[in-house]
Amino acid sequence: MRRLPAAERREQLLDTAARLFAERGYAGATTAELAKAAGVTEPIIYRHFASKRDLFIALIDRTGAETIRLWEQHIADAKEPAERLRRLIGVNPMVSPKGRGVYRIIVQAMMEIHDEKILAALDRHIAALHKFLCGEVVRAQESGQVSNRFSPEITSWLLIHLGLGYGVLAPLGMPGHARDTTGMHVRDVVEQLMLGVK
Amino acid sequence: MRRLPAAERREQLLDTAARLFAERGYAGATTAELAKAAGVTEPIIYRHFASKRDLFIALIDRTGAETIRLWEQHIADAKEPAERLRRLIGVNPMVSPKGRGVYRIIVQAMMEIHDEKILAALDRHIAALHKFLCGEVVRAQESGQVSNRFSPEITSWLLIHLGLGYGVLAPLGMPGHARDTTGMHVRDVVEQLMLGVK
DNA sequence: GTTCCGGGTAAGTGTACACTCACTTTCGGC
DNA sequence: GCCGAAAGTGAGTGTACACTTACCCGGAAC
Repeated sequence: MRRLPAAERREQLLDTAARLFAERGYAGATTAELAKAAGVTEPIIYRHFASKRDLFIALIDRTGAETIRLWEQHIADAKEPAERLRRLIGVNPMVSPKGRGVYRIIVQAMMEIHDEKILAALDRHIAALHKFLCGEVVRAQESGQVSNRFSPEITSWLLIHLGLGYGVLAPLGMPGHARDTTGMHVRDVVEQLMLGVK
Repeated sequence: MRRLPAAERREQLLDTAARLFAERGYAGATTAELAKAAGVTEPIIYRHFASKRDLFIALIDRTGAETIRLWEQHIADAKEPAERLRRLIGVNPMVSPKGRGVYRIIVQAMMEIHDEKILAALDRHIAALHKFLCGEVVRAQESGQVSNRFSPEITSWLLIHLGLGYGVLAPLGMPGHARDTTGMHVRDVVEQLMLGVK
């Protein structure tokens, strides 16, 4: 077996666990499967994490932080506030093909909130996400380029609901999901509503 | 033990299972707990359902149908199309305090889509829900009383995403969720957007 | 080459789970 | 009251699961 230094192995365990937890959820992904996916045996998981639950919570924290980081990265070099907001909506990692596979861990975790530590981890993430989005909406509204019809807070809740709702439904793979017969996508609608008439 | 006729017992099993599955999810609610909640022992579950999975799927079907029926009921006697749409948004059983506790079964089921029968049941529900909402949006738009800026299909997807997103997040119980400091609620925003300027 | 630290495995453990089976009890019809 | 059908129980089963333990081994430093 190819050995890895502890930090590398821990990261690899998180990476492989991310995929399995996203697809199967917390209970559905067994420690045997998690170990196999990482190419190790089960005791190695416990070398790095006190329990399966701790691994899951570490992943919630990591995924939450990574989602916001990705989002910030995608909008970083937009010149105009309106463009920046357009990108905020258009490349949302909660729902983008690239990001939502991993973000589903957060969605799966939403089903485990009877566990107080998981609930706490989710609270942290949603609070950080709401704060981030608020900051962006404030910025855009203050520039005068986009509608300030609704407050940044309420707008951010809307964006979060839309992101979560889309993320819940997209994996069903329903034909025509989130589109209409003209090819318009909900993203376009959200963009128009957010950038709306002042 | 007080005996119930088969049809009554089946209904009672579905009722009690609804609460447990909504709270704990499919894997989290054990057959022992389901039986206890119904005041019977485990073999009785198997008298009425071939498996735990079949019970769960029966609940998805029932919950989906009931949600739409409740929705229809709430809007049935609205006089004006605009009022009807306002009610459609305002008393959405996906998110209302009364309905969302049970609707969480649908949300929980969204996490079990690796099971093809559960996936199929969800497909049926979402397709029916989308169809129902489209019908209502068409009706409202044709009356000329509400905006037809966006198609009924795309509008319905938006409403579904918002409902699911809210339903996922509400059980976290975060202070200030879905509101802003003025007390405005996302429901008000959705209403204004849907009834928007023509 | 040797030693030692830390990464890794094979085998196992006790408990929980979905489900079954043999038997009991209830209740309505006669 | 008796009988039979159907509803119900107690005890159990085999398997899966999260986690542990004793031991092994790779690789870097000397």
